[in-house]
Amino acid sequence: MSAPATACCAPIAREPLAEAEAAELAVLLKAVADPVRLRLLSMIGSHAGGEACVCDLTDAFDLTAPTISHHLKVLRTAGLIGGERRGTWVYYWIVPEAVNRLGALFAPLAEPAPA
Amino acid sequence: MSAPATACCAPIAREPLAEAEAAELAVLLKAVADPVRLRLLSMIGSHAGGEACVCDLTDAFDLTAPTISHHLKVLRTAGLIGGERRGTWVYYWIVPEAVNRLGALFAPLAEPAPA
DNA sequence: CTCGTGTTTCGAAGTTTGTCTAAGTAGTAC
DNA sequence: GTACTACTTAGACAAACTTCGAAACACGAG
Repeated sequence: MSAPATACCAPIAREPLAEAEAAELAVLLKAVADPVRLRLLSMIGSHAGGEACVCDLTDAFDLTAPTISHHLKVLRTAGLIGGERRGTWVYYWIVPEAVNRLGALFAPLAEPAPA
Repeated sequence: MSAPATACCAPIAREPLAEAEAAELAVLLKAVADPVRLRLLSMIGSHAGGEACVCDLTDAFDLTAPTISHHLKVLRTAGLIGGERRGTWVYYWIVPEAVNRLGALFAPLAEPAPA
């Protein structure tokens, strides 16, 4: 296939990324570049009310609670999720700004003109 | 700000990711979760004609040629870029499909209604 | 206060990743 | 053919990451 000029849309493919910005984005990307964290993020975001209790998340994996806690900490440190203790349980929610920043990196600026 | 329901748009925050799909996406994400590879991808995509010679890329980093070659291989194995030898030089180009897939993961489905 | 449950922190394997040096392959020029 | 340039592969090593078990911390119930 030739398909020459479709790569011109995503911001990452429009101008070279500065070294500092690349390093900053890499931290964010590294946080989601893990199957467990990707699913955690997805489960938190899709949970009713936009919040999920750690107890719900732990049950969905074959991993120990400390491991889940570690992954949640990575996501929170990266700024992708926020968390708060409310009584007995700890609840986490997604930080839309951070997710949108990743989307803006790769998303085509113009939609591909659907039917 | 309370801003409760802004996280409902990105596909990743709409329904839980299946385990297999998460693993597949993690491979793609891990490929871009590195400052060097992020910049390589950006430099290739923004290069005139959509193609970049390895010689151009190598000069932009303080890394040895084998290291750059290694990163390019990771990107190509992940399907994010394609490459071809043409005479003396090797040229690389972006595979828009793969980049768009990442964008679709995080991008809000509806635009945030700008001013 | 003491107990039980939920969550995080600490310390320690085993594995993966990023980088290098050295050597190998592909092509041009003479 | 030989010499030179461009790029990749192979092997090795340090750093970082994932995971675990054990212990510590936080909170509500009795």
